[in-house]
Amino acid sequence: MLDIKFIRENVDIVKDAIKNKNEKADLDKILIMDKKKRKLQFNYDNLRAEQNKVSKEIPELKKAKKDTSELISEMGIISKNIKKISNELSEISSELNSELLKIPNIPYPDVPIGKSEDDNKFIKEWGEKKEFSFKPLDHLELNENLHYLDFKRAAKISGSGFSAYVGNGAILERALINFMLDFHIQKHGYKEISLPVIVNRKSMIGTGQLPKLEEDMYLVEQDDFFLVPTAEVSITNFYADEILPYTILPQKFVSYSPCFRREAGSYGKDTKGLQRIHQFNKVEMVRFVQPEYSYETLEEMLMDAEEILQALGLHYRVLNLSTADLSFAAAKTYDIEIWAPGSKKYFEVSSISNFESFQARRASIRFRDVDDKVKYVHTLNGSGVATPRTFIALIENYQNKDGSINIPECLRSYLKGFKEQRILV
RNA sequence: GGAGAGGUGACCGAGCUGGUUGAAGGUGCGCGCCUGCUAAGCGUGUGUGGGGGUUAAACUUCACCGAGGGUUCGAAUCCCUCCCUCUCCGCCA
Repeated sequence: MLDIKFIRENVDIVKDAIKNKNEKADLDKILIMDKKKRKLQFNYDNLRAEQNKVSKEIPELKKAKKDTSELISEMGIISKNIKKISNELSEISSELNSELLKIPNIPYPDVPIGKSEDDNKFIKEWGEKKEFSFKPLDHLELNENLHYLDFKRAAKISGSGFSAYVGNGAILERALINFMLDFHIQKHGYKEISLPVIVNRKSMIGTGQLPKLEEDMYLVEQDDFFLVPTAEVSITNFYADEILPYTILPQKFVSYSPCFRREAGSYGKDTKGLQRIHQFNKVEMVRFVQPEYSYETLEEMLMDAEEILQALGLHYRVLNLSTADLSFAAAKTYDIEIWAPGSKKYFEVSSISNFESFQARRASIRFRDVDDKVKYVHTLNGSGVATPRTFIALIENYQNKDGSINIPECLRSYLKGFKEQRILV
């Protein structure tokens, strides 16, 4: 959510943001409603002031044994008037509020303006595409030998777009999760946290998934609960409606959680195997920082995620998302894509974003600064990283001609129950 | 699912026979003083959000005692609905 004052004073900037992000918010309507609301507020305040004043006089007059019946009946009229205006006011307030929730965050100045994902800007890469002396297989072909995954039976249990990790596949995935968690905790100083993955509507609005993306979320209708599409929702709302002392900032949390996405409208697009599934596991980093540090924090978090991939020895590239790809709530986002030689393409495994005060405003996460002023924190989050596509790249990059795979050094200590495959030194 | 208790400021906690209570008292925190360290003591200050106003302040006004309605000239205080927390019982991992 943007500050209404900011919107009033920067109409063009907000309009550009709406246009460049392809949103539909009606800014002119909002400005009219805002004006109307303030006018009502003014009338309401004045009437209330009158009412408060007289209400204080009445007991004194009564004490002095004076007749108040006429005054009281006069106030009855004012009271009715106040009620009427108050109703109008709350109606327009909630209307205005729900419109404000549809205004996206403003892109940061160095975010490229674009029309499609092709306009994302290449920032850097690490490593290089691995060369093979044989034709590398993709993860599904490899799976015919490895039997790490079982999509048929997953579909039997739940439907299409669900996965099952079996035996060593399950062990390998768990190793990835544990490795990433420990890495962030020990090397980067994150605090681990484990939160509900079923959340209320308020939380989903707080981080900006709602109202825009309701169709993409799993809803538990009976209780109006949602399954989180990312741990970001739970972690960011951890501090909702609080005023934090500045001394506890910055806060760095890391959490592993399943993520649930309906992926409505994306059927048939990049859905092969583990590429796009309705439920997957992810290690997520979230930070709460003072505003002046949020952009250096973004760079730090990018490094945090990069180091995971470096440790895994996976070639990747980093993109600065253009306005076309930038999410509703983000001001700036880096995507990290890793190379999968069998599939012959890059897979997005991490999005690292600065939301500035956008989420903080929605979820009301504030802090008392050194100067004693109450301010909104800046929130950031990034995958560190998602497991399915990392799993794809891992087995495709480390495959041998005989269909077996090697295991990178950093995962070895996590693979005690893992037999039969070769270990890479 | 059944029974009960409760939700007040950064925190604890009064008020809840309706009207100087935006809210006592305490803790914490800020500032000043005092005490040669540590600790203690004394004084003083310390809510959030909106509107009006100002170059900015000052100033002024309204709202907010879980949320939303209602009663009333007037509600933290009375009534209704909902949400949440805690305790006990039941059920179950």
